[in-house]
Amino acid sequence: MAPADRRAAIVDATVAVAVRKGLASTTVRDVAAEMGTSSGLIHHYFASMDEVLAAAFERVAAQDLEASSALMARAATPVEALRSFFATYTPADKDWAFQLWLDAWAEAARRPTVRATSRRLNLAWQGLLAATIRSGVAEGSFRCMDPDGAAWRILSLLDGLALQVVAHGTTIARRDVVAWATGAAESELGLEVGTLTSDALRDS
Amino acid sequence: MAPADRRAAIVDATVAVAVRKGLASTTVRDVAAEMGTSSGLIHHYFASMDEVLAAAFERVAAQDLEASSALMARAATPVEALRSFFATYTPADKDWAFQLWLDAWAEAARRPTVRATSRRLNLAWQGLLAATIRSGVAEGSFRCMDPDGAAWRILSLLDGLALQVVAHGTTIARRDVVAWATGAAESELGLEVGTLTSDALRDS
DNA sequence: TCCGCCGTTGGACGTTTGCGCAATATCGTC
DNA sequence: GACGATATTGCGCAAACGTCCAACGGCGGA
Repeated sequence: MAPADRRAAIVDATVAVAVRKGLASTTVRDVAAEMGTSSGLIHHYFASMDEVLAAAFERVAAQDLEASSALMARAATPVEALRSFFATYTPADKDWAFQLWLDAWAEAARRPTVRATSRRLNLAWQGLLAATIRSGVAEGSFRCMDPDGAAWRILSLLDGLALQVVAHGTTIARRDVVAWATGAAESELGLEVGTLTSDALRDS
Repeated sequence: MAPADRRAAIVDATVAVAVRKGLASTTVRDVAAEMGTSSGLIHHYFASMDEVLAAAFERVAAQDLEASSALMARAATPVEALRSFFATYTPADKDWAFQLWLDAWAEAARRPTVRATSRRLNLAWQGLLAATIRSGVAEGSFRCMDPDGAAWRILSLLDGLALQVVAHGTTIARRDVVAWATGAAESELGLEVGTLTSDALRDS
């Protein structure tokens, strides 16, 4: 198998195991067994298990980020872009992806590579949101004095709320997560209540 | 040593180690070394290491909750109570306690005991905050139509922001976490900007 | 004074971990 | 068809883990 393909296969297998067992308790042998190969092979492509886990997390998270980013770039207006953002970020059927975020945040303290990856992707999400806010401010549809801070606040509120849903199940109703986050965004950006509530979100 | 005291001593030692190394990588031998006793002793009081870790997490979280609760109960007004809340919740010198929360949230999906404990304590924090808001509304100093929702939003924003600080180090400035959270609370409760900013917080 | 309970010891046992290494299989190239 | 590079194997290693257990020791009751 070609080196690039093999690397991808290892990362894929790691994702599959991590979703099932958690990032923290995913071992070299688990990944090897998932691929049906030997454990030594993993170390032939990655210097340490830390790197493998970081790559697996990155694969999932970066893919989501790119999907949201592409969708938002296609939006006609900043308001539309924000609607897309909330529609894709909401943890509807991909709780497992958010669970990987929880794993990564917890594991960040112990695994340097995971921390670096998690940090970089979190910053990228915030940057994406901040850029959208800035363009909305420039265009005149948003009113916001601190786009960077607003982006962090919206993102963190969303993370904190989604966390409750994914970790605890039903402490918060699922629809409230995105409804509250959009409400906060409307307040942050000086928008009318309901502006950011798209039809797609109303159904969820 | 009396059985009850010994149990408490084990939990204390476990907390001390977990603060240093994280809950997930706290071992029986670590705890024994911390106490200056043998490792076999731990298993004489706890059936498994899982129980020890669960007890340690519960102790830390419940202790923090109780401390905040007591401090807030002593406050003269709901505004004062909220100031106390932010002053104690802010992850200033106790990042380690928040790291325990990160561990718990990540582990909640896969360990029922952890999930139950984490869920119960999160609900208790929300209840404490919601009760304060309700009393402020009744007293006329707050304006809020949805105390329960507001409590979740304030708490989740705080969690989401603190998460960035603890997991990633410096993605967000430490002082912004509590400043932004108090700002959100002021907005939620119809308070003047700066009302909730106590002197203690200004220094941090 | 002796006995027996029980807190406590300290190490053995089996498993699992990440990692490294020599041997082997495989495949493109001359 | 032989060769060399390299993908892959399979196991070994040392360390660390949770758990268990036989033995020790001090203290209170008979």
